[in-house]
Amino acid sequence: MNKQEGAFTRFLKSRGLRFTLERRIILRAIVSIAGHFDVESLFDWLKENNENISRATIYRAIPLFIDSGIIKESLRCYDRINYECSFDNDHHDHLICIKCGAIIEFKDEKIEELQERVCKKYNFKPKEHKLGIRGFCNKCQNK
Amino acid sequence: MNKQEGAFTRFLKSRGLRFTLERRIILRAIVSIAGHFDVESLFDWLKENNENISRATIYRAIPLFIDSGIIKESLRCYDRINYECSFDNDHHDHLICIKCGAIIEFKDEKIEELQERVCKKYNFKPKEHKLGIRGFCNKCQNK
DNA sequence: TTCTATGCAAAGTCTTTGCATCTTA
DNA sequence: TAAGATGCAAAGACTTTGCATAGAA
Repeated sequence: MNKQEGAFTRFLKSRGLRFTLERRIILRAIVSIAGHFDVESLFDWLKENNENISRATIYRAIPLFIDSGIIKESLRCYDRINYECSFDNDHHDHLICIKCGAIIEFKDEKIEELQERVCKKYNFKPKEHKLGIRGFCNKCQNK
Repeated sequence: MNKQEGAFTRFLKSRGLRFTLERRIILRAIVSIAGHFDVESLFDWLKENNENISRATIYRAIPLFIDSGIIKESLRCYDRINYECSFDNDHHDHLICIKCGAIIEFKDEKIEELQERVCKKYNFKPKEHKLGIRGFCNKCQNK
């Protein structure tokens, strides 16, 4: 059992929930994908791997993965809600290419620091933040 | 005819589209609301003001207001797509209260500058960006 | 054995679209 | 008058939920 599974098991136990086969498969899929995904792409990935888990089960599992800290909601790039693995994954922000959909992750300590300063100024207690910059990536601006 | 209506008229003319009564009413509603809104709240606002314009018309008008620069898509706070007036409105970012839904707008030149630097580093050509910080506002953290 | 989880299908939201009718330019 | 716009209702996309059955602890 790897790190994520251990954490998830503990989380489920603390709530009296069960670590079912489906949840294990979904969790492994998320770890394998190791990037951004939405419900549909996760469903497709599973199907391609001959795991026919229903969308309902995925929709019901997502909040558990979020509450347990395995994944978190990512910046909404287009229309669907996007998630990303947050395990072993520092906070970061995104550059999103409008043309090819590429997502470049970056982290800038200075920006984070300035955000904290803004919060202090408004006596606002931050819980999370999202910064997304949309535009054209290196490749796409030369086409 | 005010500033927004003039701009919108020119935009419509450039595309061979028409400035109908409904579009005028919706535009005035947007200017009156002068803040964040989504399709449903706009629809409700209109109904309260005895303007029974169909949702379909609103949905069809939104892209026109965006393309003409009257409004822009704002940060998605919860589930629905949010818009805000962008006329006479500098770019700004948001503090969003998880509890009461309050939106505090702020602008930090230094953050904007650092974002540009990040883009340069990745040879990314930015078109727009969104920064939203979610947490608890002054009032709500003391409850 | 008990209580949670799953899959299916139905129902809910939000959004888009076809079509007949109306309106703008 | 011609081409676009509107309202309605139907259709679509995404998500949630009720229920009977299956499965974890």
